[in-house]
Amino acid sequence: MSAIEKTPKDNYSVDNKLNNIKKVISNYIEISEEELLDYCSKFRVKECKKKDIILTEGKICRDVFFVEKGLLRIYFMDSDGEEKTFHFSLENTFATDYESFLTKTPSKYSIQALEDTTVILMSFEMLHSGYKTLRNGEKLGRLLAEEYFFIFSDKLQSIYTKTHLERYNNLNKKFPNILQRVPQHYIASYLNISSVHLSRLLNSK
Amino acid sequence: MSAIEKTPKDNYSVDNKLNNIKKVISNYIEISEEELLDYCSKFRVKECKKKDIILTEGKICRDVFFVEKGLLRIYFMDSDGEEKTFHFSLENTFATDYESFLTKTPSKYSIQALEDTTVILMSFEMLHSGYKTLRNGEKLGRLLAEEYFFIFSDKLQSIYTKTHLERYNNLNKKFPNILQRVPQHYIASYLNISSVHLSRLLNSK
DNA sequence: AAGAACTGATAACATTTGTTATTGTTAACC
DNA sequence: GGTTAACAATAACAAATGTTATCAGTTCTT
Repeated sequence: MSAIEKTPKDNYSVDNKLNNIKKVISNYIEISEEELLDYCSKFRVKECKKKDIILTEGKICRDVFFVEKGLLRIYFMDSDGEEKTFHFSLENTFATDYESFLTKTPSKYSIQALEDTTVILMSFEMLHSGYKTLRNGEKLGRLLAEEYFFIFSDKLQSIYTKTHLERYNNLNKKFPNILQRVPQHYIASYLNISSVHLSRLLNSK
Repeated sequence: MSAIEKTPKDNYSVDNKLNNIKKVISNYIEISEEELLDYCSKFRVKECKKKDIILTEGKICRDVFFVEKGLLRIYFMDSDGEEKTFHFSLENTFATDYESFLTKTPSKYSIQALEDTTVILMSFEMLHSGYKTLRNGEKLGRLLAEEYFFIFSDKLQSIYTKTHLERYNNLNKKFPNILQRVPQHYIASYLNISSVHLSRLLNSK
């Protein structure tokens, strides 16, 4: 709530970028102001320009990314070498290849900034040290994992049960304002249909 | 390895059904014979006839099911009221609506036995007591969660990147012998295509 | 400011996939 | 053993979706 005035002066510019992640973490678990400041001081901050790629398919994903400001796109290649957009990550959400991150195997996904974006990097080591040192560290880890699981679960459910148009219309709920911020062909790719087909669905009748 | 001769006589018939789950657990974590016997003695065993439904959509999923013998089918309804087969669960694997199980919300899935099946029931309370009492309990919980996560992740990845036929051919790897054990229209449903279309894919040229 | 790249709509056509119905076969039931 | 139900293949047709190409408006780059 009132973290800003306690910001150490020698770290001002970085700490200034951590407001949102602090709120999100203290939303997840009960955590003291001190613990929070100490924990978050370890995170690295990365400023990305639009189109920058912060994770490349094939590399091991070393971090969980938190979007402090901006917008990320998680995608991979299909068998024809076409990019498929798998997920979007808005402000105050996490993005990662969780499987690669956990198992230290090559990532299947790439992650790209669709706008100028401020990303907080939470490395495997930092997260796990938090699991130990924070009073509710393990809980934080579990909640992170479960949230990621629910995203996947939801996505699968909707693929099996909803029409393309229903899924399009649900995007506003999942990703507020995404339709204004992202080119339509990325949305089509996310829905796993061609951009031409999406345009037809939206404009016919 | 040599658990059978230690089986208490007053519990023989039940304990006899727990061979596989013991192997799987001791595969996941380091656990002593004593811990294992004690932990597993709490599980309930359920014998299901072919077509029995062991979880009904809308009910809260109270257990993780372990298939000791037989075969389960996890499915749900689409918006047209048609059943969609979401997953199969063979011997030595787990089945549950993990979201319902974790959050105690109504299940989106139903689970049905496709053959006469022996199921081990692991309730929320039993699992969580194991997280505390077993030396490597937390690890067991995490591995269970992660395995479930990987199944979802894989499935999504293949939906986005593979053709129907490729996904069909991969079934042998994911579910050994599934094509011999399950009617083809359930397979089609799993692939999210009509049974007619699958038949065409398999027989044309 | 000019050119290039990006974007979204649209048309024409091809391909994929779904729907319905029919049939022969096998499996389940009484 | 005979009836019914379940299953898979097939055909004919309809609907959904992909592909390619064109065009006009916008945005980006220099």
